[in-house]
Amino acid sequence: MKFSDLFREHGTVEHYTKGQHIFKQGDKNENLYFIQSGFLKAYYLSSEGKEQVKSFISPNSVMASLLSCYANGVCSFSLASLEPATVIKLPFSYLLQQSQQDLALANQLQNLLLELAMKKEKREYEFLCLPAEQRYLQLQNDTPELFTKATQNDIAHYLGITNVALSRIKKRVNVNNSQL
Amino acid sequence: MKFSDLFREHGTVEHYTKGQHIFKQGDKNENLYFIQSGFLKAYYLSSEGKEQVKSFISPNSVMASLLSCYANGVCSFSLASLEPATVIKLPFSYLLQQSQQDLALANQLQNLLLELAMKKEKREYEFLCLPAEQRYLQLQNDTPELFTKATQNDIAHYLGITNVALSRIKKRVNVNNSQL
DNA sequence: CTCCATCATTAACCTGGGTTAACAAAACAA
DNA sequence: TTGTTTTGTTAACCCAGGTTAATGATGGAG
Repeated sequence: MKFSDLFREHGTVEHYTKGQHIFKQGDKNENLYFIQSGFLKAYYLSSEGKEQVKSFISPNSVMASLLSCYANGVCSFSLASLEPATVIKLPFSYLLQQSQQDLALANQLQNLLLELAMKKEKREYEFLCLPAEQRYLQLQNDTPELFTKATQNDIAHYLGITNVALSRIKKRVNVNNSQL
Repeated sequence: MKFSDLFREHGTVEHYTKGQHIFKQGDKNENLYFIQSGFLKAYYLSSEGKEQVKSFISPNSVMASLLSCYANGVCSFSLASLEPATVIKLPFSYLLQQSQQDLALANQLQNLLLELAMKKEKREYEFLCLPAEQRYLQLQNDTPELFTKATQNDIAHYLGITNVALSRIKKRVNVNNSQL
């Protein structure tokens, strides 16, 4: 059994409009989502109403709240659509249950988790070791297409700064570049 | 087959003295380490010689460089012993290979990776959403024993700040507490 | 085209944390 | 005990980024 088969045979297709939520912080949502098309934003909302962006999600990747799926908690973040999106929903427990009987599936899930862990380690490294300006440059380098899809406000909050600070950084960077 | 059996039957026991390195940034090291006793520090070293602490590792947990083990790269951080330590070393490839034939083992590895992913997500959240002072308070709350084992310098660099800043935070926190 | 909303830029002011350096306090070895 | 090294505190100064708010720019909706 393959991952994609599982989604095809046991998943539910869902459509979301721009701005619509797939789940919200505090919800119980135990599904894994495969993104077929669209562009999503996962974000935290503080009690003072400030938003910080956990990640952007592109087509052909999967997304879920591990806390809700696996650790018996509620979603610690919200997942919203930034453009019309089509996703396939699959109960995480069903995947886990199948992977306990299917070696190929278990190994595929393993790979997915290893990739996830490495991605998160990279982000940890960037927050720990790089100043905001370098995080910005690295993001430009790694995912330039992001800058055409997300607003500067969302990108700033992904970098852990405000839109005002990002505007300043862009200015600094441009001045330096034109001075070369 | 269980995880612990694999380490017992196919692992190599190693002893490290205080200050000794298990591997260094830039090394190729494709092993998974199970910590039996001791206390380790994983850290990044910048080109200017500044250190940032990725994590502290306690007994009964496992540690590895995923980049080196799984992504065919070199270690992006160093792993050193903060006190005399005993670890069991196991080639990661051997674990992967075994897990491709052993469903129970694959599922155990899955759980380990899910726990890791959640831990990293928590740290991502803290860097993204909490100021240094709150990260400090949360750390005190989550792992108070850390403050008896690690120096303030290492703790500061784990929090992403300098020892000077941590000293100031401690002072602020104490003043506020005694004012209650 | 005009109105309104969203998004980006800029300025003024403030604050937390970095840097450097001096000093104090432990920890340890000789 | 005494000298040496490591660790923690404090002060002075600087700067990146936060906050607030005003101003521009862009972009549908009607």
